[in-house]
Amino acid sequence: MLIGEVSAATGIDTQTIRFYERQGLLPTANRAPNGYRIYNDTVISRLQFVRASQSAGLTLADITGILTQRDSGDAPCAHVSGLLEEKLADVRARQFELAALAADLGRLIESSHDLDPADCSDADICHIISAPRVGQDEASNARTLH
Amino acid sequence: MLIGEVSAATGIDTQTIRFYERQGLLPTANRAPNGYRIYNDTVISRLQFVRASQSAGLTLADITGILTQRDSGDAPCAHVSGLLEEKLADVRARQFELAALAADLGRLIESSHDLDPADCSDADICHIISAPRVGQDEASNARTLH
DNA sequence: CTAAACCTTGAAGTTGAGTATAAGGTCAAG
DNA sequence: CTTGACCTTATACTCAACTTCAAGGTTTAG
Repeated sequence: MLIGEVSAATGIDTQTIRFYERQGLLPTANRAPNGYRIYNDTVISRLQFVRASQSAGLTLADITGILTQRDSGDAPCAHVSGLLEEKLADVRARQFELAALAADLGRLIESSHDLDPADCSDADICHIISAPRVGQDEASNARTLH
Repeated sequence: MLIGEVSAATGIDTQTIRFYERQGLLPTANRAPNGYRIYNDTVISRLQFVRASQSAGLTLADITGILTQRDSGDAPCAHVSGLLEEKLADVRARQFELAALAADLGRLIESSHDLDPADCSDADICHIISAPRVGQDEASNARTLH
């Protein structure tokens, strides 16, 4: 199988497949006499594993770790469980942050309905954002939108 | 005021303040005869506005837009309201994605309790992630953790 | 005189996961 | 013999918001 066929079979761009090889997610490919990469179909399931792992929130570095362990003969199950628990904790933390941000935005938007643009002074730039608000929580810095 | 004092007053690194100037978030600073940047205290509230806007999820590009409008004499209120509505929509979309990801991770973790590492074959790399699961939703690709 | 604590500039590096560009070799069809 | 679809490599670029590095000038204290 040539790289284009692997690409067609997986939906992953040829450039990306070469990139994964450079990153160590795929073993160094065998070559035909003309220099073309030659694959057997184990590469398909490996690439599908990469995509499945990504959709579970794992990074390529995480996935490299799993694959390396598997390639060395170990079952990576315990390692994977740990990673998934970590990711779930990350997701929950991010959900918490986003909930707070959504609440902030909601308050800001609501206050914008009550404020008159004519009252917006030059010094505070925009009174929707910079007008002093009561009960503003200090932790709201450090929150960003991703 | 020198740049270090502005930094101390706002908690924003001097390098970052120079970076903001290059990005157009701060006007070109006046200079002392020795070349040092000299600030008056309007820069403090401007930097605080930047931080407040960031904590509302606005990007530096968004903030540059607001500041430019304000500097040209317009009240940016209508523009800001629009931005905040957009950001809230982004946050809600992200919350939705994260909820789906959290559910996926929960299912994966639960299945990992039921699976035996001894049953994990070489071919599927890790049966927690790659074992065929019923009712897997197609949209779960395209989700990433941020 | 020297050391420290400031300040200056420009350029490059960081992170993650690719994507794009350039310049070229290979192969089958017509 | 040429066109087009493949394949190869290396290098650079993308996004955002900084951070780090290198190499130097200025000021103040001892």
